[in-house]
Amino acid sequence: MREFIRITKALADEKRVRTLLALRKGELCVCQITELFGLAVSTVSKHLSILYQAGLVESRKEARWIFYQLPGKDAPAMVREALNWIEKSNADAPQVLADNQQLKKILQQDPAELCKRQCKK
Amino acid sequence: MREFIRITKALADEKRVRTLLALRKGELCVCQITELFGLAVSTVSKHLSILYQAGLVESRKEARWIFYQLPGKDAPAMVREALNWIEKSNADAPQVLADNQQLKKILQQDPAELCKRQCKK
DNA sequence: ACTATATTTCGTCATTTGGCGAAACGTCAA
DNA sequence: TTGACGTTTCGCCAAATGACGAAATATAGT
Repeated sequence: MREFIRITKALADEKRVRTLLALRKGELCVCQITELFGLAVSTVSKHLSILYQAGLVESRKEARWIFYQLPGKDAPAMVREALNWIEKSNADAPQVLADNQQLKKILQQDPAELCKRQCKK
Repeated sequence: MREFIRITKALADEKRVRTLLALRKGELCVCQITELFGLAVSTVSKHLSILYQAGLVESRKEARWIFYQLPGKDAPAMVREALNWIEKSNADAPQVLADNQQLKKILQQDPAELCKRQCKK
């Protein structure tokens, strides 16, 4: 139950839900998500921490970057079903489509360049 | 999307999730739920209002009472799937089993008597 | 009409939450 | 080892949230 509530609390924020939907396109680093939403880096980091503690994302370290991604098939049923529900309920929401467009542009850029710009702000 | 977030916010509270699970046993009035959780009547009323606005419960008026119940088959897919997810994820949680026990005792009592006691507090 | 009663609304309070920037941390490249 | 850089942690603030009791609302019975 406590675990379930941790998940629902993680989902009770628009930015976090949009992050999960964005991650369908593949793993992203903090800076890329920051660019997508126009939030402060520290804010995005905290959002990801909340998603992580709920088991809704996994992370992979590569050099200086930490890439976040959706959990694999081995994730608990509770998590898998939550992600399915999110997907089904929002796949064609205007906001999500707009995010996908924006994300396409972000993915075309060199991650290193992108992050450098973010950190200067 | 806004509708979806309204649902996730409604689910991001333990009492509200437990309320939905309790309603599987059939419709309940505010006083019965108040008795179940030991909260103030006004608090329970607000919780129910939040669930109602998210479309997660329906209500039926009978005399002085308002009975809340889970939505029927005609509910939006988003809502039905949310309720299925809650059910699957929590059906055998200790807290839920305990609530079911307590609920059994509450349902055996005369609703009028129960409510009278609640209102005196 | 008056009273009792079931629920909602209002005002208040303490806690949590989402946001930010600055500082700390860890890792790579000179 | 020094500096650059990506991320996290910390401290702070404003807004939202969950809780309560009191007042307001609506309905049934006398």
